[in-house]
Amino acid sequence: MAKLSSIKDIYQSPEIGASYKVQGWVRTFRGNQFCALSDGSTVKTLQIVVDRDTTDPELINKIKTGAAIVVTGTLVESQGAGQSVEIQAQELKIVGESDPSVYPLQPKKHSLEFLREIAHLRFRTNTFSAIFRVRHAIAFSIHKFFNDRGFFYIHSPIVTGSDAEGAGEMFQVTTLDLNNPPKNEDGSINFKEDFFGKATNLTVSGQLEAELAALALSKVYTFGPTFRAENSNTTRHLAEFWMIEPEVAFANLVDNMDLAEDMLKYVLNYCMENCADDLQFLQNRLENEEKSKPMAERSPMPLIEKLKFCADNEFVRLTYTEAINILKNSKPNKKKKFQFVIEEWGADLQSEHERYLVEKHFKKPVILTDYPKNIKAFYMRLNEDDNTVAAMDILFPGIGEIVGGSQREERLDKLEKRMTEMDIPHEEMDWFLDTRRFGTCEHAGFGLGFERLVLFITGMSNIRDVIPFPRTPGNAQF
RNA sequence: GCUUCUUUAGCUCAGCUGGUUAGAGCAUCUGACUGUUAAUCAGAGGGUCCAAGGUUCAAGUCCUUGAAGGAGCGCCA
Repeated sequence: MAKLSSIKDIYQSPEIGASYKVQGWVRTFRGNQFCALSDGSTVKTLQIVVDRDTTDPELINKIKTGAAIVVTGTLVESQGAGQSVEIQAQELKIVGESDPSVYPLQPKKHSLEFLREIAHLRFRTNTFSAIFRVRHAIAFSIHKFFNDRGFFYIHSPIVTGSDAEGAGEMFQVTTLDLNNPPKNEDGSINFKEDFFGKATNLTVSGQLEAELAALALSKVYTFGPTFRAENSNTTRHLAEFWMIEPEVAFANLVDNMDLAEDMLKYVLNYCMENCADDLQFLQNRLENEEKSKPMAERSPMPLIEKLKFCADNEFVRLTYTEAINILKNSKPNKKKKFQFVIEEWGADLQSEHERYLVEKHFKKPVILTDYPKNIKAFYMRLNEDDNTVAAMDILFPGIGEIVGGSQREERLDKLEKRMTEMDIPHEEMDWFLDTRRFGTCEHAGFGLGFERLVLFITGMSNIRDVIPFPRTPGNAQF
């Protein structure tokens, strides 16, 4: 009796001579005899050998790229050089035909831009199936990391009534008739008649809600979609992206950095152990792609070596002030090669400065801390100098900012003073301030952009290629 | 939002200083071959040159506007 097996299982423990049933999609069919079958369980394909003499020619004629088939046959050692084992087909059924003259995926290389336009089919390519298997492994390992350390997964709301988070432009959520909205006497829209009885938006961050939970459950994290209506057109921004936001009570900035560094290294190690085939495939893809680029633009080390390097080395930790001094004395700054020359303390760092620190100066991941309070959010804890806040950003080579976090301001008076200075309405945030009124304590957390981590680990260069259906300005296809 | 580049066959691209009938590779189809690995060989089909307007005897080629896409910057994760 043939047992139904995934291609991954067959390669993991092949039983030569045993009868197998496999199902998947045809990648290529060579010489009317050799079918490369993929079922998505692994980046590898399984070779199905069809007997030309005993198989109905009409059936053979339907074995085309993209067709879904079910095959029963015997696993044998392959006579060919390209694979160790193969299935000698005894029974082959076409489940879903595919007409190659109109099927968009041809047995040839396609550009990532073209595949982005047919995102509903790009799962069927080696590259994208590898990316999404790795994406899954990253998500799973993040949950495992936190679970193993006693964190609780908090589901923060996606529709929010709070508009004071200040993390970015928000998408409004409404059921009002946009052509004829109810008005107040002064002509403004009357949101009391809206679904929730007030104006609501899609969340830009689950952090404030995570803080509420942390001040009771001690160690929590969120992992959910977030939405920013910013008109950002770059290779590392999405309007809809997934964010991981741990929050820990009785923790300071150093605890926070340790947690973030441990988590990133854990995920890197998990992927190297569990996605070796996919990472190897993605590494080869990257190498091929970079062959046509000048040496200076190529990756300094192969993908897997880069991941190992980041997992094995301490991240560099330095303060904003130290970073400014390094940048001020750097060659590109003195020679005015930077588009924005660093003149004095207090300037916001541009991506060219972050790239210089990470890729040229230290050549490893960098954690920058203690930024000027004026360029950071209201909830970050004010340092003793009254001038900087206990913030930290983790910068990765090729990606830039991957983590942004801070120790939170737990002192009610100092928090309210900051909110006043930054024009944040206190009434709106009363629920948040309650945590500081009752049983406040030191706490800290950070936000990790999930897709940026997937970008880094897969070696891809456009964030639109590491999420199944990217949402960007002017584009919400599928 | 700003800067810049691209748009020609299903895909990736070439097309010179504006000049006769629009080019290649791959893919597709037909045939041959058959233990292939980007299979091979022979042949065939396939074009609103992104759109609109303009300059010109003549526009794929030059100009204007628009659309779509890429890259960089800003905002950030």
